[in-house]
Amino acid sequence: MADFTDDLPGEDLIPLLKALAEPNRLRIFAELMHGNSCNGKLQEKLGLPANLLSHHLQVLSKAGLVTSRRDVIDGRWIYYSLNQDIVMRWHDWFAFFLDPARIKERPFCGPEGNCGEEIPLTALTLDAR
Amino acid sequence: MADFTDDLPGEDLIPLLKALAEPNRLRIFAELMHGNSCNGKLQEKLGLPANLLSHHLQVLSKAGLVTSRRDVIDGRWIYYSLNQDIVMRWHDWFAFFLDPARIKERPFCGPEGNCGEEIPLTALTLDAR
DNA sequence: ATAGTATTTCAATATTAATTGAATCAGTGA
DNA sequence: TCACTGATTCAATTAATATTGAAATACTAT
Repeated sequence: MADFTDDLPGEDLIPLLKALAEPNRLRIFAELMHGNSCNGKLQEKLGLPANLLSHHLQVLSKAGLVTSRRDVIDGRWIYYSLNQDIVMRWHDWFAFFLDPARIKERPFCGPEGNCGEEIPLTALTLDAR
Repeated sequence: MADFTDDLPGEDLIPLLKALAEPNRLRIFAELMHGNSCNGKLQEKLGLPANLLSHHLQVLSKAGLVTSRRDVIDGRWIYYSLNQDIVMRWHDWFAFFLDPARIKERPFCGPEGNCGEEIPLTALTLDAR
């Protein structure tokens, strides 16, 4: 697995998250997890108009998640499938990024934690008495 | 780990994805992975105005990612931290949802795959000869 | 009470993105 | 060429969201 030493997410993270953060696109993605499909088939399965599907598929493609190719017999058909390498890459990245073990315990930054800029002596001395 | 037999994501998935799909909120989230913080501290760290931070923190809260509490000494300070249980839950869910091993190989749905509604006999017989 | 601080809420604007209908493109078959 | 099909592109509208400045809240300290 790649090492994710850097916290800052790469250039393509926001497009990916935005691609998935839309209900119809999430449904398309989930459908493509079940195998490749085409515009017409997605119209049946998801009940969306062709042009809207085309738009969402383009967003998913620009996010790198989806690849397309034409049918070799009848070039009118275009097949869409998930890019397995990219899915794997984000799978690994999310496993790192959302790892609860990475959540640090940091002393609270205000008076209570005694690490604000202005040290609240009064509160502390009052507490100490 | 929970079992994610159902493909369809729950009610709260879209809010979660939308919460993370915004650059400033993603930065806030990443910062909170380093430990709790408060509005003032986040202003320093991220260079965002207080009211904007307040808004984004509310979005993260409504997505269930962030919890808040007031300082017990000086109630003007409000501390924000990540909800570890929720982060864990999404960590596990993404591990399932983006698992490349789940991507199925499905025969192509058009003439090439011979699984369209109209069976392209001509193409197949031509191929068989 | 008064002033001051940390934060939120409100109202308005600006920006971005989803949806829709019509038109167009690309490919097939006669 | 012509008609037909699967799919995309375009232009316009609508809806959702980020951002901004001003006002308000909640709390503390004097």
